[in-house]
Amino acid sequence: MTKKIKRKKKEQDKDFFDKVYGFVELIPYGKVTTYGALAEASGIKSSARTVGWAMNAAAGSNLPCHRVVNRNGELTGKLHFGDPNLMEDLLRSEGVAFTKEGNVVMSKHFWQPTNVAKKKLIRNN
DNA sequence: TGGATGACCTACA
DNA sequence: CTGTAGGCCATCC
Repeated sequence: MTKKIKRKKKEQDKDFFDKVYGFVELIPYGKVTTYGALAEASGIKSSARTVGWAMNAAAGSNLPCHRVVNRNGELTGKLHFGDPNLMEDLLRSEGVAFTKEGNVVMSKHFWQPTNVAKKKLIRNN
C-alpha cells in the first residue's frame, strides 16, 4: 500500500483495508484467523481474495499478518514474508500448534473476528 | 471502460 | 490428492 486513491464516497472514506487492518490488530496472541473471516468482518464475505490483497499491502507493516491463514490452515502467504520460514516460525514462537504437514491447527487456534453465528463451522478435524 | 492479477473459497471430476 | 472451473472484489495498466 503506498498511496490510497482519493475516494469521493463519504462512508468509504477509509478503504476496507483499514477495517481489515483493524481486525488483524485485534487477533490475540497465539491465535490465527482466516481470510474469509476477515472478509466477512470487513463486509466483503464474498471476496476473501481482496483480503489477501490487503495483506499484501500490509506486508512489512506492524500488523501480525502471520496470524492470517487460509481456511485450510495452510500458510499460503508465507512466501510473502521474505523468508518462507518466518511465518511458521513466528506462529510457533507464539505457541501455535502445527500439523506434520506444516499447517496450523485451526480447531485450537482459530479466532473469529465476528461473533455472528455462522452456520459454516470449521470442518477441520 | 475493460482486461489482467491476486497471500481465496467452493464445487466437481 | 490433483486439476479444472466459476465467483467474488479491489487494484493496476
